[in-house]
Amino acid sequence: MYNKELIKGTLQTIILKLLSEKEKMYGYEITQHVREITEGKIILTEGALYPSLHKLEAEGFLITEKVKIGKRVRKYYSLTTKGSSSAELKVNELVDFFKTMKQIITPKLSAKS
Amino acid sequence: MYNKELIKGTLQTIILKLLSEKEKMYGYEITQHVREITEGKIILTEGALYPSLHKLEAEGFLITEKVKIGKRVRKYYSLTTKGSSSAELKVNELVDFFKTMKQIITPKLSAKS
DNA sequence: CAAATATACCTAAGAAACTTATGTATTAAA
DNA sequence: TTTAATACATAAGTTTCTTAGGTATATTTG
Repeated sequence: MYNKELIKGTLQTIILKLLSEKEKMYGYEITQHVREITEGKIILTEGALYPSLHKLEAEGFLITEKVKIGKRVRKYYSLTTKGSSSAELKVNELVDFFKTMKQIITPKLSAKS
Repeated sequence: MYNKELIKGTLQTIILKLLSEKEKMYGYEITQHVREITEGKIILTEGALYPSLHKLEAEGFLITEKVKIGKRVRKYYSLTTKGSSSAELKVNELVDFFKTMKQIITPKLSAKS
């Protein structure tokens, strides 16, 4: 697992991006999905995920739909139009940030007169 | 400028990496250097930088050396052995984190049966 | 030469986004 | 039947920033 600080600020982007690919997902599913595709390198804690989902919903990026599975209620999230635009923006921003950071952390080939 | 949250958790890595390349630097110099190589995309605020430098020093990653420039005292920071190892570790961790994040945020080419 | 800007250090209050811990409840596996 | 997995949620505490100040010297510019 990575330095916990690194994940900060990327959680919303992760959520929005996953939902832009999968139509609708519920919280627990998101944690499992991320765990799988990152081979356990990124584990989303529920204490971080749920408040983040609620916030995105409150801000109009997500809408919810409750589905009864037996006696349990599962809460599916999906993107609004606003959420869809935001997903794209945030992913682009993140990719660009990574590029910029690499300018700092990877050795430069440039001239050293 | 990027979402301020993104920078979080990367500041220590930036500091350590720069010092692993430049032998010694002072705080203000670090802010200017980062501003230049990122073309203004990343601006380190002094309110974040100085406490971070102090912390790294307190933890034994950096040592300081005061140099008088006219009537002003400039405080140069350089890596300890511990700081040097840490620089490498943290950079590797960050690069690896970026790779893992890209698995999430970039479209996969993988089979969709 | 006076005023503004740049250089150079610093700290403190507050905000944001986490972690850790806890709670509830159903369902499946051992 | 007990444990683990599924599935939701909140709350206190921590960390790391941002924002906003403060001090002082040096340089540029009108």
